[in-house]
Amino acid sequence: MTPVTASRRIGTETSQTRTLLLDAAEHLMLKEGYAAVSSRRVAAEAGVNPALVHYYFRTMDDLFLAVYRRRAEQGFERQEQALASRQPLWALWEFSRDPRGTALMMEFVALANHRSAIRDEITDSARRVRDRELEAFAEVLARYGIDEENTPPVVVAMFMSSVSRFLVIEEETLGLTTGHAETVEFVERFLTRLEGDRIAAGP
Amino acid sequence: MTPVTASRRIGTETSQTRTLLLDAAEHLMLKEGYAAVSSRRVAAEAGVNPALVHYYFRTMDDLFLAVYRRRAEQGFERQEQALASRQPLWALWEFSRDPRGTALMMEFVALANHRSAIRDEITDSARRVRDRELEAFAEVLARYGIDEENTPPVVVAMFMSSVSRFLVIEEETLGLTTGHAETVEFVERFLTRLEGDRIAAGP
DNA sequence: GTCTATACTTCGATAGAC
DNA sequence: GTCTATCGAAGTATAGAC
Repeated sequence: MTPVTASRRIGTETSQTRTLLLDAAEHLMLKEGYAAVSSRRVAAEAGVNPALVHYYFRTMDDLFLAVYRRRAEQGFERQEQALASRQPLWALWEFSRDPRGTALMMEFVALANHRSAIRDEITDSARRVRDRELEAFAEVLARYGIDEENTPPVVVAMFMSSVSRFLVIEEETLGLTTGHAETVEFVERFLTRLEGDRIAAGP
Repeated sequence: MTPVTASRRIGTETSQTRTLLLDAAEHLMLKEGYAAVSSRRVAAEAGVNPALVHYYFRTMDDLFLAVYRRRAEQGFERQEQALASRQPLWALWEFSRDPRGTALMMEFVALANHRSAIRDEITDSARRVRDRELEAFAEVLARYGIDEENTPPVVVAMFMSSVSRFLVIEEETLGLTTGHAETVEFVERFLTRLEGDRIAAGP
C-alpha cells in the first residue's frame, strides 16, 4: 500500500500504537478543539514518543483524515442499523442527537474550511449519508401512508437533521436550552404518531 | 476604562488602526478559519506592524471578543429591523440565510469549545437573540391567526433557525446541496401563506 | 502611536541511532 | 518500532527607542 514515491517508512494500519494515536487525537479534538491537535500533544495524550506520530502518519492532515474515516465508517454502520430497525425514524432521531457525533462533526467542518483534503472527504461522506437518508425517508414515509405532497419526505429528513444537530450544538457547546424542550416534544409527537412510542434505545 | 491593575498601555477604541485590525481578523477568520488568526498574520493582513496588535488588544482572546461583539451588535440591529418590517418572518428567514453571518458564527462556536471567555460571550448574545425571536414569533403568529396548539410559535422559530443555518453550512463549507431546493421551497411556501410573496429584499 | 528587538514557547517534520 | 536530537518556522507577548 505504501506509495513507491515516498521515501520515508510508514507504520502498518493494524498497529496498536496507531490506534492509540487515533484515540488520543479524537479525544483531544473533542476536549479542546482541532487547534489543540499537534503531534506533540497527541503523543503525550497517547503516552508515546512524539516522533511516532510522523512514523504512522506522514502529515497531520493524514492523521485528521484517519480519525475522520474511522468515525465515518462507524456512522455508516449505525445509520444502516437504524434504518433496519423496527422504528427507523426514532432510531435516526436518537442517533443524530448523540452529542459525541455532532461535536466531532462540527470540529471537522470547521477544519474543512481551510483544508481542502479534509473538505473533500467530508463532502463525500456527507453526500453518501444524505442520499441514503433521503432514499430511506421516501420509502418509510410512503409505508406509513404520509401524503407526499403536503409532507415531502425530503423535507422531513432535512428538518430532522437540521434540528437535531442545532439543538445538540446549542446544548453542548453553549449550554443554551431555551425553546429546546418544546421542539423535541413536537418532533417526538410526530414520531409517535408514525411509529408509536419509542420502544428501546440502543447506546 | 483601562483597568488600573494593567501596567501596559492600550490604544483607544476609536482608533482607525484598531478598526483595521478588527477588519483583518474577521476577514482572516472567514477565509481561513480561526486558527489562522495570529497576531502576525492579522497585522500583515491589515498592513501594520505586528506589535500593534498587542498594543490595541492585550491578548488574542481580547481581539476575538472585540470582533465578535462588533458583529453581535450589528446582528441585534438587523434582527430589530427585520422584526419591524412589513414581512418579519420573510426578513428573518433571509437574514439567517446570509452566508457571512453563519460562517463567522460557526467559527466562533468552534472557538468557544475551548475558550471559556468566548463561550460565555456567545451564550449571552445567543440567548438574547433567541429570547427576542421567540417573543416576536409568538406575537406575529398570533396576529396571523395560527393555531398555537398545532403550530407552536417556539417550534416554528427553532425550525427556521436550524434549517437556515444547516443549509448555509452545507452549501458554503461543503458544497453539498442535495435536498436543499425542496426544503427552501417548503419553508417559503409557508412564509408566502402567512405574509404573501416576498416584496423587497435588503442587501 | 508606531517601530525594532528580543525572550520564550510550540509547532511540523526529519535524520539516524538503537 | 521506538527513541534522541535537531532544524527552521511560526506563535504570544513584552520592553523600550523613536
